[in-house]
Amino acid sequence: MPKTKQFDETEVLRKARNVFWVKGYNGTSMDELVRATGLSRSSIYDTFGDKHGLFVRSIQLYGQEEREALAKIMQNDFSPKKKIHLLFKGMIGDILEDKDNKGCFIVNIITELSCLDKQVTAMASEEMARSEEALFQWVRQGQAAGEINKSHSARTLARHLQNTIYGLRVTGKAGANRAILEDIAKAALSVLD
Amino acid sequence: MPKTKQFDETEVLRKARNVFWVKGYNGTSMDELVRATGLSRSSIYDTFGDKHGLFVRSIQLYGQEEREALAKIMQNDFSPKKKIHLLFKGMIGDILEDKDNKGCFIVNIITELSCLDKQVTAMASEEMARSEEALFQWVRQGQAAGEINKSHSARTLARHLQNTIYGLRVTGKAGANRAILEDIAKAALSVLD
DNA sequence: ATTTATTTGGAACATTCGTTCCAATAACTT
DNA sequence: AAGTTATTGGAACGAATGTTCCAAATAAAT
Repeated sequence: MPKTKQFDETEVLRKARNVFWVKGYNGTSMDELVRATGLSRSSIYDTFGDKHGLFVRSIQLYGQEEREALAKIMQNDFSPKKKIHLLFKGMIGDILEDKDNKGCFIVNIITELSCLDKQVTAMASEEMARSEEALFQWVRQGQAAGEINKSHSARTLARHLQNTIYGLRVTGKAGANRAILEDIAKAALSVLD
Repeated sequence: MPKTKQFDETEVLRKARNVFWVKGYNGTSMDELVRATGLSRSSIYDTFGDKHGLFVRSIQLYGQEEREALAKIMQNDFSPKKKIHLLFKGMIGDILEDKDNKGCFIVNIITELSCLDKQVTAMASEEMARSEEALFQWVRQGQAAGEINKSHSARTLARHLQNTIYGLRVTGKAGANRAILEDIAKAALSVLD
């Protein structure tokens, strides 16, 4: 009987998330979100509650898509070490391709809101833990296969790699070029050899 | 003849900067700045122009104090490599001590505003370049003295160290404890051996 | 085609935002 | 001590903020 929703919720979330990603939470106004999503205020409020609710859903979408992307990399046939190298190469490519220089959504959230919004911070931290876990698994497998150095524990190396990724995200957002980013990755990854 | 300023400009800037540091630029209102600095709106506007001007001056103060702190470390008698280790140890201490979990002012600025404010981004980038230069000098000296590995260039290692510091700042702001931060530093610094 | 339930657009809301203004204040000079 | 001048506090401003509301529109079911 009722009129059905005229928009794809995921598509709207993707558009909203991109605005948040570029401008941050506090830097984004509802006016911009209305313009970016193409739907009206009432539809947004009816569907997502309020600005904060829309932000939370944006993060959830990001997490979901991130998990799917990771799963795709997981199931290729390269060795663990090669996977790590490909992850870094791909990330550097993403950083340089992104004309908006958005950086990492999670890093942006942590630096903007970790003092101000516990709920959102918890969501971001969970995402960080998840990706560290993937790195940890690869390092462990790589060490078992003998292609990754064992002078540091798998946990230590995973933390180091994760930390390097956050650094690259910041360095990249600060305007570093390909040569610099690859230089950093080279040095950081040499710990695995 | 005139009435003189009743406040210490540097002291006011320090208070304002701390608010910006905790809440970000867009997350900070003039009301909060009035409350935090203890002086009135007119005094702020008369002295610093507007909110953005106050922010710019806050960054300049940060840069100045950072430079002084760096100079102090520079002139101790430890070896270059030891200086680097001390820098990391000190930074981890700072991160854990800071009950506000402010993170790094420069990193916060880059992640919040690199898409939105070119002037501020340029100032932050300059600060980043300056600290990379200090690291570069230490690495070069350490390599010359034979205490730092030469399999990577001094520039590469400096970039890697700088990148690790940014990472630590983010990881720390995400709530990591001492064990994790020291683990990361240990792995990252092992590239120097 | 009519009914029904929900979405939708846009006007309107109170609040907060950054900023301006002015009268009152107070310090330095003579 | 008196005059001069910049500082100061607080009221006031328009614009922008996040949010609410309601009449009109619309798609599904009868």
